[in-house]
Amino acid sequence: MTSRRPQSKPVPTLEDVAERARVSTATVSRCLNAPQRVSAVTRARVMAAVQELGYAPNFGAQALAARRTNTFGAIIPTMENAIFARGLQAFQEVLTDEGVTLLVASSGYRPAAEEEQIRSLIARGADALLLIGHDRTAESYAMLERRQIPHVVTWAFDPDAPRSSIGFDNRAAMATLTAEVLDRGHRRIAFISAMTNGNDRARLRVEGARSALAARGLDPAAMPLEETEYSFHHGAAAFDRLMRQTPRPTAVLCGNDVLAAGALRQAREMGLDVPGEVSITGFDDIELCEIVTPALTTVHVPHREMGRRAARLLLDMRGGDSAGERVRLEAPIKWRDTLGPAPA
Amino acid sequence: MTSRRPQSKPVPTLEDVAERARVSTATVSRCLNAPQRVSAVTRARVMAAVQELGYAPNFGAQALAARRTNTFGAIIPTMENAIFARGLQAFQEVLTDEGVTLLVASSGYRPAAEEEQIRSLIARGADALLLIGHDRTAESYAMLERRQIPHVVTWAFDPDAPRSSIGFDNRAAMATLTAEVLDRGHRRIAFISAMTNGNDRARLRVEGARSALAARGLDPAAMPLEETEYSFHHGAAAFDRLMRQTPRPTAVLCGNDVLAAGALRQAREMGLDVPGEVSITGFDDIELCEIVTPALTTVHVPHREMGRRAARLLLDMRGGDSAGERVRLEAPIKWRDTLGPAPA
DNA sequence: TGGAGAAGTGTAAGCGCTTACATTTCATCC
DNA sequence: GGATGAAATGTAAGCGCTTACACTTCTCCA
Repeated sequence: MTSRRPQSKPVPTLEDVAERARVSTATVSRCLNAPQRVSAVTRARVMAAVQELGYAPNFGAQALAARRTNTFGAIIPTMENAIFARGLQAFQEVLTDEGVTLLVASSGYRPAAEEEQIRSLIARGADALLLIGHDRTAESYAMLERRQIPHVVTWAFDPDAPRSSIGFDNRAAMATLTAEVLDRGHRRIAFISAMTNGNDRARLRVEGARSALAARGLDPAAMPLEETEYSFHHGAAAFDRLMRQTPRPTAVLCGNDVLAAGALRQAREMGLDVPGEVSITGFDDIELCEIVTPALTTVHVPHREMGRRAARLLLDMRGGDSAGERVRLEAPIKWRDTLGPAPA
Repeated sequence: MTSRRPQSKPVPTLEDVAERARVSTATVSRCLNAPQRVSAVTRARVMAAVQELGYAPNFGAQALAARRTNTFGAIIPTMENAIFARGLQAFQEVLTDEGVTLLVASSGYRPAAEEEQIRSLIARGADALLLIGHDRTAESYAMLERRQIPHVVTWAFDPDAPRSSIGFDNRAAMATLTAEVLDRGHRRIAFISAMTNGNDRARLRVEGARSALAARGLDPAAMPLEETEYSFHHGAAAFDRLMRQTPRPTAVLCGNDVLAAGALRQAREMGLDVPGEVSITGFDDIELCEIVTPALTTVHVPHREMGRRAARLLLDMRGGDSAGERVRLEAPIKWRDTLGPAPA
């Protein structure tokens, strides 16, 4: 699968501009990159030629010659859901202010695909990379190391991981929420999780719930667990399966808000009162939480702050002003209306 | 804002690999791009060197020398909402199958920013571009023309526009929906629109509603119109303003589902029964429609088909197998529960 | 066994830019 | 008016790759 750009209207090059403006290519280059170093008259002539020809620099050639791209990359698991959107938006805002272009790729939660994307972004000269979570192939990290590409892991915090990250403790957050659920008298607690394979956030959230159960002397292995794909409908289906069990769970913890919204919908479908007959909780605190009825009690993830700080950190690392750092942000419970006391 | 890659661990080049494998750079290049043209023993040696060095080709240099990138670009107005996600996903799936990488940029609904993104993607050597809607600067189109970059406009269909597009008729779809609303006896109809500046889809949807009113002898200018930003909360606020009017509208048409979800929420807040006291409709048919209560009656946009077909068209255009085409997809009404008869 | 053709490999010329360094131009001052 | 240095501009050497073309080995058959 290769192709050539049609040759009919040749793309103008620096040389074409130079010729038309009757200057050298060096002068044109300076006009574009350091205008103050060129006299006003020459500059005007060059700019006119640029306009007339519709010249735009060839990025590859530019990167090759200048060894810099002013481009950062971000690889997110999916664009389908809004989870990463807000954080990425904040990330991009900071970069735009600094004149850096952001390239976004999505891996579909597949580590192999992600490795390929990392390779591709590095080859494209990305100066730095934003990553989600710690789970990825060893080769991915090896590439990053070899090339010395500044990178930061977000949406997760692991003090033991040997790399920069700006995130929150998924396990602790879910443990805290679970403890609150237990405090309200619930004992039959079930969990709907996203696929945990290659997804440390999902895995840690499950672990968090289990550890909270264990801390109260309950058997973590007895907690019914549905692991399912990331969608509203899958969440509903999983909830349905869970509620067919006897005895029925009185609280269903969900690994993320989308699954929780699905569960909520299914509860309504089944005529179950939330939180009267069954409590449901989410994780992420995306806009969706306020849209559903009743509004979803969830764990608030500091999306925007995470995005902003990741951008600044990467900018500093690129500039040599930072060797990287590890920041643990808070992910507090966001109280709304879907968690109530266990039914009598 | 410039920087250099730290020089401590120099990035391996083709030449380093060649040296290590004791062959010429040409052979290494062939190993990577046309393995069958190299003997098995040599290939093994080269591949081993590639591994050991962690070599990855420099994209810029490659593009420069080969004049091809196998990269398509897409510029969407926003990533914040899910409207474009599904279509883009389908687009990407087709491209991935064909070995093409997708670069996504978002313009924040600002034509100037979009022009910049187009320039950037072209400079990066994008072989083809996916665009949303027809509204953009003349310079944007001029660049595309000059460089002969295959491009296709989606999410809109305009038979008169001089370019390829795969979309649907925003105006006609909204007119059809409005006619249905009128058929149910509604006469006091209001509209909540997204900002129409630089957004032809939004503008055409408003026009569609007005034309349906005019077709029934009603005064289109009398229709209350709230133009607001694209968010759930803005939708709620706009609905609130609309409902303070006397007499109150009995139906509120929304330019998209997110605004409609906001309206719906505000209606609940105000204790208004939907669709008993007021009907609300959306546009786009994103997942959200089934999440809200009651489920939203809306216009179904064929996201995935649009994405898939756009990908195929662009692939064909790049390969010279197509000079482009104009396809009008259907955008039928999706009946759910928020549109009812006008209250007596 | 020699020679033709295929297969494998090397040589070197760019691709379009940036930038160190060399050169020219020009204002300024004595 | 000529010397002086700053400002403006030009020259040319790469950046890391692909590929046309040339060259060297094989293979195989008459």
